[in-house]
Amino acid sequence: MQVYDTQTHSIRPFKPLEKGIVRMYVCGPTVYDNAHVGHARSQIAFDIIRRVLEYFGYKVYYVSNYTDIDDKMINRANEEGISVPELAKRIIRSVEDDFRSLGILPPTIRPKATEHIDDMVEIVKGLIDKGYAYVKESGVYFRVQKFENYGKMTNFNLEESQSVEEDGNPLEKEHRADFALMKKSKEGEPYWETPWGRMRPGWHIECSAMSMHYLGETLDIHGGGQDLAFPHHVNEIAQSEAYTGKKFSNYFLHNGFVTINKEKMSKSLKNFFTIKEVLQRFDGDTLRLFMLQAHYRKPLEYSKEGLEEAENQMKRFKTTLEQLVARTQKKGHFKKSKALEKLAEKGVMYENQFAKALANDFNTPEALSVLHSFVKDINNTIRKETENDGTFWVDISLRYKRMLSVLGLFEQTEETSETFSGLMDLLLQIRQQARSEKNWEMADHIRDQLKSLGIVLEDVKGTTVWKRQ
RNA sequence: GCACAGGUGGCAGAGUGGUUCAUGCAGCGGUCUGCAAAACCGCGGACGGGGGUUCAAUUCCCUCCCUGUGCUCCA
Repeated sequence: MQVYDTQTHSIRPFKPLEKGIVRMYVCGPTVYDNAHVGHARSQIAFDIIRRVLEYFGYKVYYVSNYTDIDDKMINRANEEGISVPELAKRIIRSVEDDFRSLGILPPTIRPKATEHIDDMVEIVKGLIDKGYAYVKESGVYFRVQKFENYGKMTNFNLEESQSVEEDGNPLEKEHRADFALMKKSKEGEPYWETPWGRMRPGWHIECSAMSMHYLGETLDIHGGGQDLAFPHHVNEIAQSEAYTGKKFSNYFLHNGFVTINKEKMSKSLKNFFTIKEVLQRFDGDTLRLFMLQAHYRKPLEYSKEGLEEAENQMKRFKTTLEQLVARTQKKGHFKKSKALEKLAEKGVMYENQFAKALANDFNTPEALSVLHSFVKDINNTIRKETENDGTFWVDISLRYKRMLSVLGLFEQTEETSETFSGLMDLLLQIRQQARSEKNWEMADHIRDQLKSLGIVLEDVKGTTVWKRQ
């Protein structure tokens, strides 16, 4: 397979350091406020990447963090009159609910910055010893000019950059691009005892510490939103490589933004929708499918219309899934069916195309188009074949389900109790009896009543499928 | 200003040096069905402007225009 690497600005073959194993680290959100659709995109993008890697047989160690200490955390906690840990706890619970609704598999580990202060202190010590960092009254800083190729990944130029000059350099930094590894904590702020006094960590050091702690000195994949490339990832590279003398990550993957009216959705522009707001109107699978319609690196324009379209597609996939499941349970003749054999063969071809699309830098739009073609063939066969025994459908059904699961769709099927499905079977039998007697009133009455209970019936070629709305 | 992305049919959005120029939604015309829902079949329609390379460019090169993003906290 091949992936786009921000470090080389090109697509290149993917080779993990250790055969069959992928070590992946993705920067997670700062937990000071509820997650919005932009966060959802990032989480979904890397969830898909993880699933695709697993689909291709890799063992994936996936670490994604929560930033639970920084300026925004402190400010927000002060505003609300609660402690930083209290705020973190509440928001983490909230975003984890969101992520679960979106079908995001839990990473192997979800560490928090505050759990790894010791690791950070270790790294900062090492950087000071090697001359890459210096201590000032206001904190400990990374000496950017000492690190060769600083900012190479994003073509950042130390001299030409137009970064805003700070008034009189109150932080006493040697160079305006130097960044804080540790910040002196002010009165009333959270702090940790360090060799340099009472400090709290700067933003970038946490990811170096956590990724190194769990995944080692060199990662296979480091990911995050495009907005993290500079300065966050550039700084991570600088401090990590200065510390270890080794390559920090062999691949850097960055997902594109969610936009509104072509502009980036962001907290500062106040043009965002929270995941919770979207989930009031659309379900998690719909939002996920909406995200998959665009390639993960490209901008994705958020709109109600786009979500409605995704909802239609979602229903199409779901209807076929339910029809298929109903077929596999059907008892019929064990006659050999040409059409079904052919469909099974095509299924193999479709899955190959599907895999090929995903192997090419996780091209989900193309994978979806293959899936649509498969669905069309399945539906075509369903309307022709009525009497086959369910066993003939098993292979096709399994393949279809496997493809959906690589995309993380329809994994949160509501549990249906034995009693409930037994009752449904009975009800459908009674209705079928009524239909065969041309008692349409009774048949329609059952269908209407079920609909008002949120259960939809569909009669297709002698098989009635029920589903929750 | 510097850097980086991108400009494809009514909309969303892949892809490719050339043959039937994905896929979905919407539109139009059919089919199936007791009805409903779902589904199926068919149709039209596109590659920002200019120049170049080539037998042939939407696809490669140059240039211009436009949009967005980063250079400050941000997924």
